[in-house]
Amino acid sequence: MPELPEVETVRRGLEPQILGKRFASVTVRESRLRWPVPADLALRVVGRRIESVDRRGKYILMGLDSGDRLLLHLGMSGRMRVLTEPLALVKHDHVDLQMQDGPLLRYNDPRRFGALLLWNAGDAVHPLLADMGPEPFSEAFTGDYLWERSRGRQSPVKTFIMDGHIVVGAGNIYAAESLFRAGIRPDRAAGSVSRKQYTALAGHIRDVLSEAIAQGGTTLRDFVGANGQSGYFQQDLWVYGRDGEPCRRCQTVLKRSVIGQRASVWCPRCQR
DNA sequence: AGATTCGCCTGAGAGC
DNA sequence: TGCTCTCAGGCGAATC
Repeated sequence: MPELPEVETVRRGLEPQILGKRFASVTVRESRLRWPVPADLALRVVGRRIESVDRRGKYILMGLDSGDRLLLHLGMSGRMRVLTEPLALVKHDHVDLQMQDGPLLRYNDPRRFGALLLWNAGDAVHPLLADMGPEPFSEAFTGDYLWERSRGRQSPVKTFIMDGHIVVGAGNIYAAESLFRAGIRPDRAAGSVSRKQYTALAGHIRDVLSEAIAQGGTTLRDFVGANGQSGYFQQDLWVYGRDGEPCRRCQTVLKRSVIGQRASVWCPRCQR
């Protein structure tokens, strides 16, 4: 499932291939994504040039010379393939974006949790992005920031850092891994975690994400090419998906519970 | 405002 | 073999 590192990997794969290109044609075979694909998508993008390819949280943003912004979210199961030669359609190939003198972008999304939206409001940011927390690699994201935002909060620290209004990019996998590295139990009340611990945690969130992005580079070709995916981060996981197995640090059996509707695994000895 | 729950989807895997 | 059930998960929206 695409988390921030994968989205960044996709963005980096897309950018060099589509920046400066114009859309030649658009085919929407299934418009029922998380929100309907705009009915006037083709009308608004064909002939337009892509001037920027950015990322905010898990959204990829393409700025067009018309002032429109194309928002792409991969949801849980979305993939954007970059095809330089024709490839037979497969199930769930919902949208094709053909570039002039460039590749075909083919969006496939079995679960249809993803989104493809247009936004044009000058400098105003899309409502979906407006209330987002800081990027984990930005200067605004610090231990002090987490500490301040968490005061008085009773909900679990794992839920807290997974809240996109607090910080973007800490999905279930990376939240679990950062909390392990920081030695913090995921079910601790967010408000009970010390400033010092949040400083460590903020660092670990950044580290985990940047390590994963570095690994994503290996997978870049798979995303960009005709193929789908291959495993990336599983090799370096300390706790995610390892419930019942021994902790890699202390051999204690890892525990599993549901926190904020999400499966969570942690080491009862290493995390307090 | 913060906390909690719901809903959208399909595919994989378990159980019968 | 084939059916049914459960779970997974991002995250906005609704509710408490």
